[in-house]
Amino acid sequence: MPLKRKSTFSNLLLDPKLLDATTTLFWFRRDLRLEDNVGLYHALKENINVLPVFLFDPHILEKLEDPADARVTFIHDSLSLLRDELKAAGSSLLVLYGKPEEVFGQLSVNAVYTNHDYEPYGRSRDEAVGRLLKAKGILFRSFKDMVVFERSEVMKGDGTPYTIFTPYSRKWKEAFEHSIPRQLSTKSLLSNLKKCKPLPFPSLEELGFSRSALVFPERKIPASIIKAYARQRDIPGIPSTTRLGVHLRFGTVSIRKLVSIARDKSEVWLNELIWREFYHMILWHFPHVVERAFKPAYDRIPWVNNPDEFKRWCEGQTGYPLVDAGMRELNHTGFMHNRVRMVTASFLTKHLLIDWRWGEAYFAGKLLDFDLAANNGGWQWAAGTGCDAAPYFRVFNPQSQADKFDPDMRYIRQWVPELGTPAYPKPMVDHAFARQRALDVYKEALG
DNA sequence: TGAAATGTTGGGGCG
DNA sequence: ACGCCCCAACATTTC
Repeated sequence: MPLKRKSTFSNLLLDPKLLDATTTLFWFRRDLRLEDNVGLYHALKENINVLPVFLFDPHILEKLEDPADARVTFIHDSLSLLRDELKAAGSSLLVLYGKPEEVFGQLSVNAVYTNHDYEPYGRSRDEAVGRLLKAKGILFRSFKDMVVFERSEVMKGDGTPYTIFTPYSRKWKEAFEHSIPRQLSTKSLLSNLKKCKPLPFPSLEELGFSRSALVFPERKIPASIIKAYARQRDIPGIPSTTRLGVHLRFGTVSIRKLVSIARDKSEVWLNELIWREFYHMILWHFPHVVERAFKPAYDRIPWVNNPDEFKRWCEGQTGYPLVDAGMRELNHTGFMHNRVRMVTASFLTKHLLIDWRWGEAYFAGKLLDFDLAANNGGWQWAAGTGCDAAPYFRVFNPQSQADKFDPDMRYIRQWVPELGTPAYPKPMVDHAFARQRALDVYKEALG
């Protein structure tokens, strides 16, 4: 039973002069920045009186269980910053609370500009809003912004989608060199924003939430980490990854900017950004991956799905230090180092034989940088059920992974300080046994 | 974007 | 000096 979240914030009794037929709205969603924002650029280029708007959507908010939800807090912080920037330009940010199909039904404006959202809910929402606006004679325009190449721009010679990463990435880079996307500066266009006094801005409490205690990663692009990325990215005990995931998730940095830096500074990091587009492309062409394995045969695996074992994994009490360190990092910070995501996912699916969808859902609830396509792709990769996935017989040994990537135990000691004392649990399952069981079960199911 | 099992090689101890 | 064995180190195969 989803809990009904009560918002006391209501600003739908709007000044009619604020929204009229001369006003164009730019609708922010997962693109919470002014610079190099494609939809905003076009809105400003082609219109005067552009008013940016953000809509808190109860369809989404009512499903959230934690009042101190970290992602809502992140959005709220980002909006606050946008509002300040817009105020400095003589304008403001219109923040609304309500169901999109109802809110846009009440507005009478010249046009609504936005950027594409590719997730299933976003797509159906935008179709509905688009239809509704069209019926009212309001222009609705949407742009590619959150990826360099979307679903069908990088395809095989025969016109079908790639399902293997390496050839996809080769073609992606070829296409990129052929036409490097321009970064669009909106600075000189900000005079086309609608002039207005600061508009009401809801507090988290008015939205029915409270502030999360989590610390969010910096928005800054870390040059030294990118420089050492190829060498250090697998070492969770040092700051070896950029932690820009959450900023890509909410569009507080531009993908074109990151890709242009990656191209010059680190091919290995560039590949990670291409993985993101690969999984977006896969999700579009093979939407069944949300519910089922990419490869149907893998839906026959008889998962054990023991709830008590799942709970131990969630809480970081498996008795395998690297697995536990990863889960505790996730629980405490909303982030987990990528190498450790692979190890924890392999442990859940292979050692415990728990359905990858359980792990996927747990990560979805905890990760600040959660992205449906990438999370699903990563889990199917680890479980061996995905396209271009690790073969099923590739079973990580959590101890040798720890020896290899956390040799001085910096990471493990940070998150599992009681290691070596009686307070730390014995391994919940024997590695050799679990490995053989996974091999037997997968082989039987796929045979 | 593994790990374990199995195979091969070569140096050194030793009869 | 030589062959035999052991085994570590590395390579290949298998899951």
